[in-house]
Amino acid sequence: MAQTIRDVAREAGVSQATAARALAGYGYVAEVTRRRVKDAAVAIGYQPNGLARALVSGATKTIGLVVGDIENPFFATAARGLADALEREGYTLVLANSDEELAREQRVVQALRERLVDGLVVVPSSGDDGGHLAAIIADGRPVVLLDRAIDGLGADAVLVDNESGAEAAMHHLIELGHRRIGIVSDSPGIASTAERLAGCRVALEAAGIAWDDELVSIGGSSQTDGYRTARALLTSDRPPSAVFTLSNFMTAGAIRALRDLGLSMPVDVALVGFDDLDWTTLVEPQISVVAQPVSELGQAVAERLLARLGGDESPPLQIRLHTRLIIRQSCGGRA
Amino acid sequence: MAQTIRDVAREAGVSQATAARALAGYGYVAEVTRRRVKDAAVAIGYQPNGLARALVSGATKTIGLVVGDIENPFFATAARGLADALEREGYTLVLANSDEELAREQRVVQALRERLVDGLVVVPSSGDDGGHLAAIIADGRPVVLLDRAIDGLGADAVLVDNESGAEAAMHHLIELGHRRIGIVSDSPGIASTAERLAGCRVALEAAGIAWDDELVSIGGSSQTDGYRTARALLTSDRPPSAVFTLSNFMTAGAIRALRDLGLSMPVDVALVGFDDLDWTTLVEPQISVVAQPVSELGQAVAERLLARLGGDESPPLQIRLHTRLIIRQSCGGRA
DNA sequence: GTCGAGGGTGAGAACGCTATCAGGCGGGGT
DNA sequence: ACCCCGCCTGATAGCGTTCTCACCCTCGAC
Repeated sequence: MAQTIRDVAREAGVSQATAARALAGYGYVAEVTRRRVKDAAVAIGYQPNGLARALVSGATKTIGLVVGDIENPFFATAARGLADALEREGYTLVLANSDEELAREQRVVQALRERLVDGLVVVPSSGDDGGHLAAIIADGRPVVLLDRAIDGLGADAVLVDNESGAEAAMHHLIELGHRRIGIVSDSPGIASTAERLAGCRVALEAAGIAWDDELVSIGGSSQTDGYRTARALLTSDRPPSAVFTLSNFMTAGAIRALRDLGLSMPVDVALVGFDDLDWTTLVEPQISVVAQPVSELGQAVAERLLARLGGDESPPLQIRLHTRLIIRQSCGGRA
Repeated sequence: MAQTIRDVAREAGVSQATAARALAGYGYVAEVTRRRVKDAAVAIGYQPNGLARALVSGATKTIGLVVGDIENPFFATAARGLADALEREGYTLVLANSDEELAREQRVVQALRERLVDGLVVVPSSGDDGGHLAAIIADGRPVVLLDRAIDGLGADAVLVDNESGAEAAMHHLIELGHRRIGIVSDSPGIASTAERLAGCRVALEAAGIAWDDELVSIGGSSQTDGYRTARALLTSDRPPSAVFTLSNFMTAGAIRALRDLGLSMPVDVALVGFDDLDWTTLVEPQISVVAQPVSELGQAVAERLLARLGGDESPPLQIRLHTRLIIRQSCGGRA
């Protein structure tokens, strides 16, 4: 079916070794021979077998990417930034979804490991490793964490300043006079979420407002979860006057809850969300958000990974990119 | 670094061949020996080398996916449906973006080809092949087209009924009394777009309304293009009373154009869009759309691909999934 | 005229696996 | 006593590359 280097050699009337040299461009090959081999290769439609090459060279030029769900625009955008930067260096992305479940994450990481990816980018679903990532590192292959850190794992991590981002959002709402601010969160088992919650705490403390567990509703990662928890918050005995949602799905869920309850932004309830998506400026009123440099996140990950693949042996690095609070109409502040 | 089957064999005190049999489970191996080998494998942390396995077995258990841009929710959702169905059979997705450029598509297809993917799923950026896909097929590897067909290429294609979907949308607007309906389209070089335009034509002809080129604005695939062309349409001398947008990015662009021009739906302009996304029910008014079974599209592609990989030699199949017109508030019809 | 240097080439090992083949060993049938 | 067969094992041949090594040939230097 597919032609091998031997077929090229036969066609060109040289040995396999010479054909290989001519094609790969190492060692001595007479100029005439080189031409003859290259012509022969084109003539019979020779395609190098990347598998065989990878087996002997030890590099597949392939990077694994494990995200919760590629349908999440946050992951999709980061993936795109990553893919573009890696492609420039000849690497290809192998994609896997973890569904934010540790067991599934372990399975797909194992699959990627057997496929001998040169490196791995993971958005870890859990703050503690479970050893599957440590195993990859032990193989000597670089792992870079995206968006969420894992303590104690000797891996680079590229994150955003979740804490100060959340703090800024809460601070803004407090400055607007809100004292009872509802927080719609997904699981604090997700490292970035935990950091955002910590940022909320800092802002409240700074303003001398006591932390109130009743104002914090925690659920799963889906939009439905966001809807349910936001609705519970807003229909409680003493509902908040403002809501801060900690992820894009939470934000969408909260908006639906507000609409179903006949509450309007920002007069009835002020809203700020974490993560900026395209639709936040399509809805009315436009949503104030803590924007993350998502594509840059992917690029920075690629940069770290390429550095490691290039032999960088420095101690694990933790990079924090900056978030930016964007005031629109949903919170009642002025832009 | 990584352990080989020989290391396992040495540890278990057997030959490499026996260790291989015990691990892979073929041929005769005494039960005691099998146990000893498996224990040894666990003890030294043996991981099979998928590369070597693929080289000899001729199957990488890997499927290439080429989309325009994984950031497009349509592609992301289809990719997810595809990935899930393939993963169940032990396949992994290798992802590449074409940016809707033929040259780039050819490059990434070439890269995937060298990586010896067992099969390829492509959303072709152009209606005529250019030979790069034909080459894969000539290799004997199955190619399945997603969302867009290519005539004359011997490949399965899983599509939606673009023509009747668009026809239904136009028909609905016509029934609501609209005679001047603007069409915001991306390039008709994209096969699905061409089909949608054809559907528009059919509906207009059926209603005895003449096709008017001035009401059809064609641009690139991005949201910005959609904004620009929609705006041009709406600010013309004789603007349309209704607009049909042929893709999700066009829809978003048109909504922004309407807002910037101070026009409201559905009173000033009625709107129907092709492709349903999450945010279409977040905006006010909610957008009427031709919904596509996106995830099912990915699943159907996986099914075809697996059938081909399983040896199905039947002539190329073209599968059409059904779209569904969802009436919401943006077009002024009643749901 | 001989020798060395260097351009050019082919043979062949290695990567880690799958899979076939030849053979050893013990036991049951004749 | 012999043979055959069934169970088990080790040796070995690839898969298609990369790359080293040994060799040959030619030419210039002594």
